[in-house]
Amino acid sequence: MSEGKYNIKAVSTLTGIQPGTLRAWERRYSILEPVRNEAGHRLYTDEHIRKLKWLSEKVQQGFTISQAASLLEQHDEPAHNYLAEAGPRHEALAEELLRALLRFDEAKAQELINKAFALYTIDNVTINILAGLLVRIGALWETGEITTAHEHFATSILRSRIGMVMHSFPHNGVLPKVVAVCGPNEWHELGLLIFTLFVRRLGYEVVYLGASLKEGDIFVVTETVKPKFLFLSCTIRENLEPTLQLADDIKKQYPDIHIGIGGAAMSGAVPERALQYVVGNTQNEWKDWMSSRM
Amino acid sequence: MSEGKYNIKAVSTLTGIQPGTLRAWERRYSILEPVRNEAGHRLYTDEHIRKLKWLSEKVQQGFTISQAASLLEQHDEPAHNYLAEAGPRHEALAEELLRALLRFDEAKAQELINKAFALYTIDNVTINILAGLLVRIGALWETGEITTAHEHFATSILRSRIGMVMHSFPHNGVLPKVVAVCGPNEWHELGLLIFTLFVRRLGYEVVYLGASLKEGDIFVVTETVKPKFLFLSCTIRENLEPTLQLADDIKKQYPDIHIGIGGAAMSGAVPERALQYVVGNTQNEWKDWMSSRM
DNA sequence: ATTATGTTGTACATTTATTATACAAGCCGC
DNA sequence: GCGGCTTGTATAATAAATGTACAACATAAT
Repeated sequence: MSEGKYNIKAVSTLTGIQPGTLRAWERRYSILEPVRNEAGHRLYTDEHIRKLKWLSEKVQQGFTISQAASLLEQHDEPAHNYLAEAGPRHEALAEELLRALLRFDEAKAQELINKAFALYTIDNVTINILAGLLVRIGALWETGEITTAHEHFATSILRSRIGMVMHSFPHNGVLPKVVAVCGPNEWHELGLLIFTLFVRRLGYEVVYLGASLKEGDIFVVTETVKPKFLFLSCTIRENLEPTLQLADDIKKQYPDIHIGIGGAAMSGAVPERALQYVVGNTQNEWKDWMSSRM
Repeated sequence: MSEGKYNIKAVSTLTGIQPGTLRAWERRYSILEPVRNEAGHRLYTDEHIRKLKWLSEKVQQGFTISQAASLLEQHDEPAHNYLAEAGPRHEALAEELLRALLRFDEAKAQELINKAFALYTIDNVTINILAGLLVRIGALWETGEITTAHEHFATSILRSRIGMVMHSFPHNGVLPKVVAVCGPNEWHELGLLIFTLFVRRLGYEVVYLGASLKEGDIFVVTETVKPKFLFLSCTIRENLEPTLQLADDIKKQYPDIHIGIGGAAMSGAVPERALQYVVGNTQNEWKDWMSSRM
C-alpha cells in the first residue's frame, strides 16, 4: 500500500484544476504536501483529491482560495492531533463520561466529549470512546443493569455526536458510492454505524440507511444511487439465510455491485455460499476488502 | 463557529445586493461592521447575512433603507425579530432540500442546510425547515409515496442536524431542569423533539428521553435528575388514559414537579382531570405555561 | 532520439478587493 | 416647480490575491 498514487496530470483531470494552479496553491498555502518520487514528481493521495475537490467547491461558492484554505485548516485541526494516541487515559475519560451519562448530566457529558476531541484523534474518539460506550450501554441495558431511560438518554447524546462527526467529513465525488443497510429483520444498527463511520473516514460517500427496510426497497436505492459497494449487517443467526438470499438477488440484478456482509452472524462457521460476502471484523480487514475491489 | 466567513462577493450572490450598495450601507448607516482580514477585505458572518436578508426584504416591501435600518436598530433583539416573516423563499429551499434527500444526495442536502443556517435564524431552520420536513417525510412514507429507505435516510440526516443544534445550546445552570418523554406506548417523538428544542432555546437543561420507557423507569429518572418540570407527549387517543394515570402517579410521589402533557391527544375535548396538565399547542402558550410556574 | 510530462523560478494579466468622489433618479417639504 | 435629501450606482486610483504563461532543465517512456 504505497502512499501517493496520482500524478499531477491525473489530479488535474480529476479535479478540474490546472497543474500550474495546483503548484501555486501548494507554494502559497500550506494545505497540500504531496510526497515526491525519486524524480521529485508530486504524488497525490485520495485524501489530497478530496481536499482539492472540497476546496474547489468552496471557491465555486464564492470564497477565495485563501479563505477556503483557512476554513479547511480549522476544520481539520482535531484530526491532526496525534499527541496522546491510545494510552490508558482515554479509558478513564470514557469511564467518567459513562458515569455522567448515567446520572443524566448532559452538561458534564458534552464537556467530556469536547475534551476527548481536543485530546485524541477523531477516529479514536468516535470509534473507541463514543461507539465503544454505545456498545457498553447496550450491554448494560440488556442485562438489566440500567433502565430504558438511561439507555435512551445516553444513546441520543452519543449518536448525535457521532452523527455530527460523520456528516462533517468532506466527502466528494471521486470515490465510488457505498450503501450501508441492515439485513432483513435486523434492528441492531450499531455495528453498521461504526462501519459506516470508518468508510466515511476513508472518504467514500456512504448512504446510511440503518435498520432493515421493507422488502424490495433496497432495489429502489441501488437504482437511484448506483453504488459500487453495498454492505449488509447481520447480527442474528436466524436472519443470515434471508440476508444471503437478498444478497444473491441483488447480485443477480446488479452484477457490478460488490456486496459485503458483516456482523456477528458472519463470524465463525458460515454456509459455503456466504464466504464470498465476508468482509471481516477488524478495520484492517475492512480496508483490505475495500481496496482489493477498487 | 468561526468569526467571519463570507467575502463581499459571496454575500452579494447570497443576498442579491450589489457590492457597491453593501459598502454604501455600511458607510452611511451603522448597521453593519464586518471584520476585516489582514488585507482589509470585509468578512461577513451568518448573522450579517440574515440582517441583510431582512433589510433587503423590507426594502422590497417599499421601505427606504434608512427606515429599515432604524427599524432594525429599535428592536435590536437579533435572534427573535427578523425570523418571523421568512417568506416564500425558505419554502423553495425546503423544497429543494426534500428533493436532494429523496435522491439520496447527501452532499447537496448538507450544502442546502448550511445555506439555510446562513440565511435564516436557528429557530426558523430547525423548527420550520428541518422539523417541518420530518413531518412531511413521515406523511409521504405513511401514504406510501416514498419507501422506507427514503424515510430512513432523510430522517437520519435531518435528526442529526437537529441534534447538533439542540446539543450545542448553552444551558443556563441557574434555570431548573426539565424532563421530556413520550407517554406509555407512544412512539411518535417528533412533537416532543420540537418542544424540547423550544425549551432548550429558552436556556433550560432538558433531559430528553424520547420514545416511551418501560413502566416505572420514569421514577428512576425523576429520582436522579430532580427536575422541576416533566413533559409527557401523547399523540394517540387510546394512550391518553395510561398517560394521565402515569402523570397522577408521579404527581402523588413528587408533588413539587410541574407536569405537562402535550400532543394531538390533548387537543379538543379531554377528560376533566386532564385539564390541569394542558400545556397548549403554540410556542406562546408553552412560554406562558413555563413562566407562570417559575 | 524524440516526445511527453515533470520540476522550479519568475513574470505578468486578470480578478477582486479597497477608498474616495461623483452623479442621476426619486422623494419630500416648501 | 424648486432645492435639498436620500440612495443606488458608477468611476478612478490603488493594492493585493490569484491564475496562468514562459524559460530552462530533468526524467520516463516509446
